[in-house]
Amino acid sequence: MTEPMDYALFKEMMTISKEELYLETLAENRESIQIKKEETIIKNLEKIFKATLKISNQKGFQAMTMRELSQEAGISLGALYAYFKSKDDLLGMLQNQRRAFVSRMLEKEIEKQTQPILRLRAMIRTHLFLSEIMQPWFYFSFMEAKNLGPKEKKKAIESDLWSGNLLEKLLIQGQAEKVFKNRDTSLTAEAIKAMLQDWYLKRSKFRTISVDRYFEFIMEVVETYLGVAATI
Amino acid sequence: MTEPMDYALFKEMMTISKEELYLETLAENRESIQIKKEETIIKNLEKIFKATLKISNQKGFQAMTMRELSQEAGISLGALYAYFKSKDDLLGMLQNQRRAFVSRMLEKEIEKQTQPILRLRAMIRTHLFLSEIMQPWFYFSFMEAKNLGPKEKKKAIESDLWSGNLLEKLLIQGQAEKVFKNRDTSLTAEAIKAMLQDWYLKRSKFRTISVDRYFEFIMEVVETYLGVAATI
DNA sequence: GTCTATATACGGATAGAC
DNA sequence: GTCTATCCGTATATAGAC
Repeated sequence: MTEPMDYALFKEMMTISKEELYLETLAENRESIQIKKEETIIKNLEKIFKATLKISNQKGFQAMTMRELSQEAGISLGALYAYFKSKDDLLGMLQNQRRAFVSRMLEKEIEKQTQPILRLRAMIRTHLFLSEIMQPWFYFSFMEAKNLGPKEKKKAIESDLWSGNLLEKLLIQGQAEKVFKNRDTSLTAEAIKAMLQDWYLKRSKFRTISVDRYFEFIMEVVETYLGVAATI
Repeated sequence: MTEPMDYALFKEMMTISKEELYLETLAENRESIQIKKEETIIKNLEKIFKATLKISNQKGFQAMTMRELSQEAGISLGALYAYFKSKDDLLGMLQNQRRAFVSRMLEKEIEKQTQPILRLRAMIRTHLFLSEIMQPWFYFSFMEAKNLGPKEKKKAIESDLWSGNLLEKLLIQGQAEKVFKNRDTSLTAEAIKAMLQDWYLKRSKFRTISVDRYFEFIMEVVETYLGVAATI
């Protein structure tokens, strides 16, 4: 039983870890948040982040006004500023929270496997499933990458490079062990990332396809190209 | 000699058709442009469009101020408004011009071929080469799609659907003629578009790869997946 | 045809009442 | 802890001189 994991199972696993998300954000920004009661903070931060993603994904983060955000989140303009110092600060908090969560999950899931093909599958599957659960953020993150301040932009690029290199390392490892056919690893890794990206960038186009099905499709393309016999 | 076309040749072919671009835009917007001398209009529209793409691709169209644009284009703020009625109007002119050009080129190149595999190659190659020549606009168009007004947005979606359906039709045709292996045509078309998109969205990552090489890579992935022997 | 100066509006952020 | 009212900067767009 090497691969019992489907999306339903993965999702269940994640909902448990979801609570820690806001506790971590709270701890990191405790001094800049003017509210005392932690329960209130978590409840409202969640509303604020959700509203930010909703509006920004419709019209862009820059175009979103604080007045719109206050209305959508159901918190007055003045009260919003008790949770963050500035609009850019809000962006930073959101990005830090989600990025940390994603890379932690990727690392954890890959470490469970040792064989190249299984590690590759774990990486692709985890990325895809995470992007399904957190689709609005993945979309947002891609679209707003160039609008970030210098510090945030640097972190975003590093994080992207990290996962890109990891993918390529898995391909190189597989070739070294003669499991994968010799192909340009850099281009192959980029093609995989392109297909993963497509899932969250064009979510509405995939209405009739399940994530599990899309995962199998990516693996079919990749394994055919790498000359690997299907593993299931 | 079924396929002599490489990027250098394609580029040369395009520079000829480039002049008509601005003549067409001029004709369509003649009444809203307050300048008389046509030579001046074309020269300045080109400067304005170029500057718009440059700034917008760094920080987003919304975030670009008219003052920045005037400085980058070397035209004063007041003078800019002699060429268009509003910032949104400028966006509309730019989008109409480029979109019309792209779909015309795609259609023209595909019509030259009749065999499924050659039509597929023509479509992929033309799209890729166009996105190389007009990379700033392809990037801009993708990133700003959601910021367009309702009319512009509708046109953008239609144009995207059109090329997506065309690609799928080619795949279906190839399967019907038993040239391509049976695969999910909708997902396969989407994967091809994802790889094409990656080229212009992540242009800086492909510094060391030529367009011609990337074209061969895409075809290699696609032809392997569709079970077609390489044609060259 | 192009410039500078300005009218007008709107957005981010804060003050202070409740 | 949350609200309303407001300050202040900056953006689009225009008016009118050259």
